[in-house]
Amino acid sequence: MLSKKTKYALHALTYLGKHRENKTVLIQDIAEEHGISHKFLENILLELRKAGYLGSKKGKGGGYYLIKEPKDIPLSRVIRLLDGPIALLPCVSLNYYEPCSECKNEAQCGINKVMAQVRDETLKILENKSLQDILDGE
Amino acid sequence: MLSKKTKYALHALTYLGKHRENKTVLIQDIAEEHGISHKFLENILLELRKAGYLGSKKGKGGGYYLIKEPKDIPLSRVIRLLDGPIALLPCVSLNYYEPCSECKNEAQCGINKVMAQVRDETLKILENKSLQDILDGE
DNA sequence: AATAAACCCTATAAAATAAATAGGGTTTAT
DNA sequence: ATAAACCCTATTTATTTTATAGGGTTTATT
Repeated sequence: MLSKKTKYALHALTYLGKHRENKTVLIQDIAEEHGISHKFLENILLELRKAGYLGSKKGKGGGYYLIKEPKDIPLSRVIRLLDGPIALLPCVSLNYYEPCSECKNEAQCGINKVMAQVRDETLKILENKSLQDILDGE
Repeated sequence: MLSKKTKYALHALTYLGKHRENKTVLIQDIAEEHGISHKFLENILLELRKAGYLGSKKGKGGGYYLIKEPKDIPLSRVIRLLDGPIALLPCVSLNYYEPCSECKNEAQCGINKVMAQVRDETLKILENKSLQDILDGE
């Protein structure tokens, strides 16, 4: 399951995607819309900005706005950013690899091989769904 | 990511699958092979037995054994049993449904719709991979 | 120039979950 | 009779997630 962090990030991106005509959107507006803690959401938006999905404007009248096209924000990226690995095991993660302590020989581990296949197929799904698909469903 | 519980379960099933000629296998043997706590593994094997994948024999000379064909033990079942939902959000889980608190209207939530698609496609993958596939890779 | 409203940043606390341990009880081959 | 094995529930510990705290910095407006 996705963490609340990732879920909130998706809600925030969706909200920003739906309000692109506005120059900026306030954290407060998104937080109120979904009943999320202002401060918690603030941290999430900060991460999204650092990752290059959002821009922000400081000072009075400031706020956040999308700087990428919704079709260029795949779910895989958002999930990796907020939740970490998409792979089901650390030993098959492309971006967060770690060996499994209980595994004696990764090279001949059947679980490793199958999970690498699962990872590849799962990635195909998550790379092909973007914020645009979410917006299309609203 | 899968919990250690699920990972250990997969290792145990794999071990049992590789030793089907023996009548029974000791918890201890599996635990030692993978450096897992005996007691922790015991709980996991118990769950697998209750779920109908394993049989056991009490008393001296007892132990555990597979009672299903490896091809009839899909990853999806093992994961659901030990880890819970496969869906990325509670609001699209087939077996563990719960509404999302931050979602005002599930029926017109784009995240919900996309995640339901992701769930369907992910399930296809995990239902089509079984213990047999793991054994084939060893 | 002062002010208020907004984002920016780090650290800490609280809550929930996962992982492991404890301590016996029951069954059965020898 | 006994030892070796599974069976069961509860508790503790560790880790991760979630949330909060407390200010700092920037900038439009007055």
